[in-house]
Amino acid sequence: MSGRGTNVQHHRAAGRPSVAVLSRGLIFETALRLLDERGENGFGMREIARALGVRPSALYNHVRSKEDVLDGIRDLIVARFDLSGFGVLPWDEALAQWARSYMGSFAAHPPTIAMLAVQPVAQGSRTSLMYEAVTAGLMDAGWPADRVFEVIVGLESFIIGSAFDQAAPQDMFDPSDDAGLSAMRRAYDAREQSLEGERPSSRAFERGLRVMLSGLRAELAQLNRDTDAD
Amino acid sequence: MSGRGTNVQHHRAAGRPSVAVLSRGLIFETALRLLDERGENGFGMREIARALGVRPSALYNHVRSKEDVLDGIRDLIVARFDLSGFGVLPWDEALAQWARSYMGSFAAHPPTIAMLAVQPVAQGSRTSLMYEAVTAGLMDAGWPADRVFEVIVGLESFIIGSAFDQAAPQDMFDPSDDAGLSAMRRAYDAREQSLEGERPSSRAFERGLRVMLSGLRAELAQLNRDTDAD
DNA sequence: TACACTAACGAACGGTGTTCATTAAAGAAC
DNA sequence: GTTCTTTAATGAACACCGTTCGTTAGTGTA
Repeated sequence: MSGRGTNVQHHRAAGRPSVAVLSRGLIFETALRLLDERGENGFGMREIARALGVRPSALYNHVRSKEDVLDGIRDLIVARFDLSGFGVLPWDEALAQWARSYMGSFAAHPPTIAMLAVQPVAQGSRTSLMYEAVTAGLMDAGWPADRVFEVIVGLESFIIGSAFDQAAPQDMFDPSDDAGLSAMRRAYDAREQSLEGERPSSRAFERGLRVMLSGLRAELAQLNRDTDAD
Repeated sequence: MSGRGTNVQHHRAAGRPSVAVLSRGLIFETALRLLDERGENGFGMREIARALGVRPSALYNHVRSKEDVLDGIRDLIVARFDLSGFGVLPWDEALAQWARSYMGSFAAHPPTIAMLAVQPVAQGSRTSLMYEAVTAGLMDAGWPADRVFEVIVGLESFIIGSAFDQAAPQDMFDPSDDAGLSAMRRAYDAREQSLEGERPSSRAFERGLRVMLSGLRAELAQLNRDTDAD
């Protein structure tokens, strides 16, 4: 009945508890679980506290703000990104591995995408270390410093957009009852049908990723040719 | 003293005013102006009402909710998208025109990007008509129905990401004081320097756009070849 | 044993979007 | 021209949110 930690039902008196009931990690994991289960609405400090059997104000002994919680959630997700290719595989394969794991990790937690795409990256977070690793990987592979940023941002934009699409295409634009939207209606249905159970937009993602990578390969080759010519 | 509409300072009695002081259009325009001036914070129903010389509850005679206001703002911005190329120019040039105007319209109103990228598109809005036009344009040019959606989503993802980047790169990830981020620091500085007053990331946008379009041209050519072979 | 520190509770605070009763003008019906 | 419905303003709430603060109690150190 008791000791599960997550669901102490009856009253706890004020004052420090004998056994620790909260930690940053526990708060982050609970928050992520709630976000997945209930979506962006119904996810707040009071809900997190309730799920942990605690009063809302208790959270603030471990966490500075809700934004801090969001940062913690992001780090949980970013921890699953695959950086192992950089320095080992060719840069384009490493980048593809990173992009796929990026996409997959966010797609596994749909409601986080919208929230995290908007939020600036916290300093000192695991997330900023991830960016550092990718940046360094590309520069070691010969990409000029003044282009690396744009390469990452461009690719990332595409990834986030795809994750958005994968998470909630029917919500984002559903031509359901709207009059005068025949082309969209047809395109929407045709796509729905041609997917046939395939994870939606993973196909579009693979195609787009290949297009972007081949473009980048061509650009780097061109840059190297220009450099050799000097 | 009176009748200016936008800034009636002193008390107005309850009851319907002799001259109309509010309309949906006026509310949307005011809201967009406030969003541009003060950013996402300091933009709320109370602020909009104050700017219009009106009590907050008065807005709800013209507008269903804050979300409704957001939808109105989106339509204001989307109205500036350039759809003129579809049916006139080759599909790829029409698409490029659309993409550039899309990017430019949002970049002109930075705080809107984050808010609108997240919000689903309202039914019956000018925005959904815009999507209809693009969809029809691509299908008329020979794109198969089951691919159009993914083409648009992929390109749009890239556009929104670029607009994000253009709006607030220094906020999104600033490697300022963080230790152990040498590669990012170098890339960040090199890019900053090489821009030299150029509108940030418009260069990255042009490059990325060209990459995606050439990829799409190749794909459509391949699709046509497959069809001819049958 | 004394004292600082940590971490819970519980009651607030200021802010938000929104609703509702009230009031008064506009416009339609007879 | 009077009456009635509709429209659109005010102003006072409501529920909810993230957050702060005073209080209480257990932990670890001098």
